[in-house]
Amino acid sequence: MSLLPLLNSRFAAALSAVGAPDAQPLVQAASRPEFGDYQMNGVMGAAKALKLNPRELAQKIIDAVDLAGIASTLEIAGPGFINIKLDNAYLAAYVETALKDEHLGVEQSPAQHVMVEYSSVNLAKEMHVGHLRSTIIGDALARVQSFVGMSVTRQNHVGDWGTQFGMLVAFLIEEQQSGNAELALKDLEGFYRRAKARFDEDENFANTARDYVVKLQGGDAEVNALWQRFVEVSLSHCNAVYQKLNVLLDDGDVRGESFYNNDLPIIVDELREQGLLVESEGAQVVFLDEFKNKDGEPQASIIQKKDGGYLYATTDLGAIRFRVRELKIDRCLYVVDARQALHFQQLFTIAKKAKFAPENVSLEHIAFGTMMGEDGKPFKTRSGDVVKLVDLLDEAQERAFALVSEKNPGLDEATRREIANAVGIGALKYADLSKSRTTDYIFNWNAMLSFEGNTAPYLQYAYTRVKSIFRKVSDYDQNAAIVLTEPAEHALALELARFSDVVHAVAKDSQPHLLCAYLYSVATMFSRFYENCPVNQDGVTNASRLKVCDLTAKVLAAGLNLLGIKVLEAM
RNA sequence: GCACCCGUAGCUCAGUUGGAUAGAGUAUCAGUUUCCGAAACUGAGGGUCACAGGUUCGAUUCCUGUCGGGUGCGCCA
Repeated sequence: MSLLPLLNSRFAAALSAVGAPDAQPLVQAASRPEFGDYQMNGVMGAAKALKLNPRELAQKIIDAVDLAGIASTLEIAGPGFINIKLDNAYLAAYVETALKDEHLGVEQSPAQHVMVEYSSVNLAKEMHVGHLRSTIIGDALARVQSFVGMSVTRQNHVGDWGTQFGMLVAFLIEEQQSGNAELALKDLEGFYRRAKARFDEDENFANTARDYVVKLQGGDAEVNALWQRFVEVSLSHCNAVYQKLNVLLDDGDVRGESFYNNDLPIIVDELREQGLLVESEGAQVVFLDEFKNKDGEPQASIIQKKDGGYLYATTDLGAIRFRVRELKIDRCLYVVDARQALHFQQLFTIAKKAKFAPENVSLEHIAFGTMMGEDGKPFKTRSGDVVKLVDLLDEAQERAFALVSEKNPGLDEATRREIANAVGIGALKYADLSKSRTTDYIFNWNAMLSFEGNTAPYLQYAYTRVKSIFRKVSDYDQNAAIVLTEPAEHALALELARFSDVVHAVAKDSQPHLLCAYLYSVATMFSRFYENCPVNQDGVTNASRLKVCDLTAKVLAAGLNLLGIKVLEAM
């Protein structure tokens, strides 16, 4: 069992035994190392409820709690904290067990069907930096959910529908007629810009574009084929980015807005049948008392425009309905910019009221802040343009290549490229994932690639140091008992044993930065261990320590893999 | 106008359901290599947790107000 649930359950039993069955144990990792490994904070609250002296109650709990073989010391401190030091033999056994476990000790949850909606690009344009956070946060969360035993569906809810696609198809026809179509599609961004320019300046073209939207939605074969062609090209651009980013999304995860097109009239009907829909200023809307507009009146969510068209709220409702009824999801994580918070609050409220999703299905907006430039304003090029994502990734790899070449000029170029690609992308992703996602953060090339501090390169380096120990060892006794004696060994083993708790916290709260902080701590503990506890020296191998190293390498690799970051055998 | 997010060391950021003396990294300064990778490690200085009240054994955390920053609020997605 994971450490935290184990300690909490043992203390809960002890609290019951001393007459405080309703009190929470409130066990947490010790806030300071000198307090031990864990601390139990629940005594003060329980003592207050029972009108007892907290330190006396703490002593009773220590007498009652069954932590034989788990804790070596339990001490009362301050107003009534109980400080817990885990037994070295227990930690040694934990490491032993985790080493043999494919999940490295991470407890498996009862399988639920979890959907993670992320990336969700607009296929009309090329991916830009605005898509980075959703793509990498969502990917990490999907990996974490899988790792704790969930059945996971990744969903790339791409924008492949709406008025702009009529414009793009119309322009594609023009380009085909002049024989430039394939070439033009290679630069999707330019294609969009030129199509938009045509749309704005030429009334005839604009009318054609509008006409094509109608034909597209009406199922016209020729227009649909052109649309399909455009979507394929755009998705191939995305897939190239996903591969470079080491993100697991592929074509099988794509279910675009167009997929729900035929359901939209049904959504309107069902909302109307349930008495939720009202006509207002010609549009079909749902009024929600929970939300007020700027006049203090109930906020309207528009479901159908007065011209009969639908909006993205309608599509999102259709998606919820489909996911619940057809895909049987239990939980859906929407990894989307924080600026859409209100939209999701309204969406989820309507979905529950309309019974598109029952109460026990969890719909969660996993909001994130904006990536800022060093001036504290949204990240742009020097000239103020939006940065294409592929350009950002290329720059990360180029910068990493320059650094690797500086550090290791002796390596051949292909090797340096391979290292640089993993380091550059890893640094970029880690810099993002290691911040708490809800707030804006400032993007800084030097900080993320500095190879010092809480960065991906530091973690990747720590991994290569562990692996290099094994390269020095030809053979060792894999059945040797693990014996922990030094403080640095204890600290490292304790950190390794916390893996399960941390991964579960990330799965529950969708906060990848907790995993980053944890891995950084593992790497730090390993470095201290490495300085103080020789593993393989003067031809003598310490098999016990080597096994601790083995788990360290496995946890670092697994943890970084959950973040979508590659490890290297050498760098 | 209303709603949501935010304000913590020079800078970048943590701080888990309220817990002990508010922590990391970076930068600065000072150390460590006949020793498994120094892309490392050790140490030092650095704080009115925006401000003012309140709740309580205890508040960076919860509540109220003020100031400051960001975002959103009916026919785009």
